[in-house]
Amino acid sequence: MKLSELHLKTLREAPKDEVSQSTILLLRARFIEKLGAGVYNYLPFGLRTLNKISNIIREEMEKIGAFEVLMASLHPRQKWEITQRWGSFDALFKVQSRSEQEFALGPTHEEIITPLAANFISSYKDLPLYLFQIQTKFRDEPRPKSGILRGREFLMKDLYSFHASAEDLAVFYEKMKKVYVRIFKRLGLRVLITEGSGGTFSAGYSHEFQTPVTSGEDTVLVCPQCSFARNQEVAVKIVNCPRCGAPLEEIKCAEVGNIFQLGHKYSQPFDLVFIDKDGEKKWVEMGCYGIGVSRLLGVIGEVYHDEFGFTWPLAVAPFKYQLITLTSGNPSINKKIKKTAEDLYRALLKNNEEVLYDDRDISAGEKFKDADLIGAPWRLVVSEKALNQGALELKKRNKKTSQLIKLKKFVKILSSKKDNG
RNA sequence: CGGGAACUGGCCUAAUGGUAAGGCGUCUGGUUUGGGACCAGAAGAUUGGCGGUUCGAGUCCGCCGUUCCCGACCA
Repeated sequence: MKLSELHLKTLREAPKDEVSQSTILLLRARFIEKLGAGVYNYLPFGLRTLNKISNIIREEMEKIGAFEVLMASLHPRQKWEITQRWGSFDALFKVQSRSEQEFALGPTHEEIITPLAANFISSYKDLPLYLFQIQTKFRDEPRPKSGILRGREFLMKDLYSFHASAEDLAVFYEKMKKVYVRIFKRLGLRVLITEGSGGTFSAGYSHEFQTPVTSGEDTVLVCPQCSFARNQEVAVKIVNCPRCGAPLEEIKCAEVGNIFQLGHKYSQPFDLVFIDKDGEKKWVEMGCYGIGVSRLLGVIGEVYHDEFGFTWPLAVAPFKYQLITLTSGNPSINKKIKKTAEDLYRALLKNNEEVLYDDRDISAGEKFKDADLIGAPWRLVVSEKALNQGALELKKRNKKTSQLIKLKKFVKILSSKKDNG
């Protein structure tokens, strides 16, 4: 992509009223735009990053044999009456059609996936079944917070699992814990696994995945000795680790994922049953597994930034390279610089590299500031200085110093695919 | 939902109750090119909305809206 073709100017100043560092930078770098409290538009760079996150999650879901679906956002009232949550789910957005038919804007999808799964399931031979989606959820939060971290409309991955037995559910549940740890690791995040409260949501057992960030809204009690961690919400007045006795530490965290064993909570009201080996009719055992995708954009930004902008890990960066030209006063040198950059840009594209080419006719300082703000892991500079040595300047976003590399060598490395960042 | 604060061109700010100012950005032209450069010119605001007090309201009062923060709440 060429920056000259995207007429989105970055902001020099933080919008007032915004306190979340990641949200300030996301707004300044024009990754997102605010529409209202907890409601955001995703602009090209933000969407690219969001898609990187989604794709990592999608890959891991498909690896365990889950199939992707996309369910409706308009949920007929009647479905929510079946579980009696039409009246009890406080954050439910309700809308009416012109003929006064009532709908909920989906905040979660048990009411939809459970009857849907009945299309697939009638025998133990049809189990287990894993379905997931990555979709916009709507929740009428009493207080949207910290920009993108708690919104009223947000992107979420939700996986639902269906099992013939509680034992099978438990095994899969443990497997999902490991899958989640792997996903967050790939995203560059440290997570603590805590026992969750479950809320009004599930009858059973649940765990939360918490990433330590100072702006987080949860407080997690962590044992510095063993791996024990528990959300303060459900750990009233615990001071010492119940496992090893060491004094617990309080850490501010953002919840990035959670998993639940639902058991029969939804299969029962929707009469989701199967015939087991013994010929008996049984309730399907269900689990659900969520990851806040758009929240992750904020949390990763919260972890990976400095005073100038983002320092995205390569796995989620909107671009791997930001290519900059520094033109000079001399027209003939200028021409050469532009041609070199243009050739380099094409070589990068040819090798399927993700590159943002800043070909705008603006001052050097402005290009550097924008590159730091947007936060591609590598900055490439084509300048008179480097060109005199037949070289290109290479700088890592999170390093202070840059290095020169011969242009030919760089292109060679590119095409031999030996470069892994 | 309880408490607190705020709302002035696209963004950030200023204006003892006296008729909206500046910076950034944008547009034009020039100049410049290693960290948001410089010069000249231009466009852009019925100060969130409605009502009130006043000779006169961005400023004071009331109601409403929106946003932020603390709390309650929260797959």
